[in-house]
Amino acid sequence: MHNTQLTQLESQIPTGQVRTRFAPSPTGYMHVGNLRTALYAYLIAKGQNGKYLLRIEDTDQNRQVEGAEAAIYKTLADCGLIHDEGPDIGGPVGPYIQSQRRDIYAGYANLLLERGGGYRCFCGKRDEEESDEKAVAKYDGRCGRLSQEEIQAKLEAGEPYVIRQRIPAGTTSFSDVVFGEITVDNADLDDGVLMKTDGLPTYNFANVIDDHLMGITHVVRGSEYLSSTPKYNLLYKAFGWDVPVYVHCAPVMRDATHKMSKRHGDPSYEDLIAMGYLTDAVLNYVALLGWSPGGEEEMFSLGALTRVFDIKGISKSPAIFDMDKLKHFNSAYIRAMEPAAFHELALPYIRETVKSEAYDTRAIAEVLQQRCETLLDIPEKVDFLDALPDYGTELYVNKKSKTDEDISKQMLDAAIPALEGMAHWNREAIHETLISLAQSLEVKNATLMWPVRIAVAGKLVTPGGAVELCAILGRKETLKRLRFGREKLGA
RNA sequence: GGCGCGUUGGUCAAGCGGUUAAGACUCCGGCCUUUCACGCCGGCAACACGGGUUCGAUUCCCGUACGCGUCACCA
Repeated sequence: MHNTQLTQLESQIPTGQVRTRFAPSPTGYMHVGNLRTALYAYLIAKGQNGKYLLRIEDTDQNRQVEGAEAAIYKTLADCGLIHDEGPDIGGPVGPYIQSQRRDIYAGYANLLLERGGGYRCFCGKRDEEESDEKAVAKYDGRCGRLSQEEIQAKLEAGEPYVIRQRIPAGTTSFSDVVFGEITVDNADLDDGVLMKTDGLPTYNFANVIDDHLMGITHVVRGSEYLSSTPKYNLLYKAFGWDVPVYVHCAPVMRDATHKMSKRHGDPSYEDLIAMGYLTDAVLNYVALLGWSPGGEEEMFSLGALTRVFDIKGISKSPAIFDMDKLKHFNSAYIRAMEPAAFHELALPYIRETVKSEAYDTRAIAEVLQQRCETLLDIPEKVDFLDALPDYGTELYVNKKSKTDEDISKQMLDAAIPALEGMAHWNREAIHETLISLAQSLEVKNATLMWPVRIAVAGKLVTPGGAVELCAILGRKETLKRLRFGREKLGA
């Protein structure tokens, strides 16, 4: 690409709006830290009516992972982090896949060479100097001192080369909105490779070119890029471009010393969904990992986040992912759902253990909604519906309800005929029947309810109380179980 | 090892020179109650360490420790 074409590209850069990007490389699936980076980028743009774009960074031909790109699209779409421009939908500054931008990078690499910001290096790939540990030697920059004649000779001899960045003397400062002012001595910077022998750029070059050409105003990325940011600034300077606002984010950790990683078995977004977590809950929790809204409210939908998100609230220090807190959000989100929506969501899980068609799954979902932390809690909670568990009579003994086996026997003796005589079998009627029965027997409600609940469920902990369970089970099954319990307790 | 960055209860976190150092999760009590859960009330628990600066430091500066990142033709 010639310089005139380059200026043509630059004339197309959108201005006057906030533009952010999420730029994953398709080397795996979305882990939580990635998701958070995408979220923040999205929020920064959307909070100011800006554009949020997706760019695929696939300049490393050797690390492509099958299906990774699809997983990225799916996760982002599920989360509602809809991009305004990207590989799939195009946009004014495409292509949005780096491997399709070869010519652009090559053009700028030549321009950089002309401007002296880079040089050809013929040294060949540096060996992994296995100096066991520490003390890694910087590239000594020898090719940067080659004469014009020497370069010409090597070129004519067809020697392969890469293009390295020429680091000038002095110091470089930059400002990051979360980390503040950072200044480094250029002597500590390496003449890094910008263009590889395969003709593709490294991240170090591509991100600068693309962020500029795509009009990115806020660069949101992980803090691992903090130490190479001075090099990017030098590149912007060499081209005479304005630097974007930097938003470096500290990592999401699995514990104090390790980042969340697939290798350690930490859950990805998809894993969390498979574990019965809700997208909204995950998003809400992830937003709060490393960012604080300032106030005391912490339940935020994506829309609410868009309104309240403020870069100033982003934390400098790493945050440890806490499954307990996620659970807290998840159960809160489950409880806040519309009953019909929860029913739809819960149905497949209910069906894992409840095969019988006899029960009203809406009624089951209704009692479950108030007491599950994740969707995976469901099957176990309703396992007693299809078949009464084999339980022992010791379950009838409960101090607080003032029940023992004898009393339970009396209670069931009284409850069976009372329930038998009911005209309409529904929750309200059952409730009324049992409450008034307890009154006439002059016992506290719990004394009657406990044995009934144990008899119909055969387990200590149940979703819903005696009344709800009887209503769900239906008259016939309820009475059958009650009589069975009565027999179990002896004559 | 050089350079950079970080460090408030077990976890997330507010704080931005003077506070009884918020709040949430977890945990522990209690209340409510038809089990559990929800809800409500209460409790345990923190400024890494050492020097400065200052009338006064969690807040500012320096150092130490610990941790993380980076020093790839990976991103």
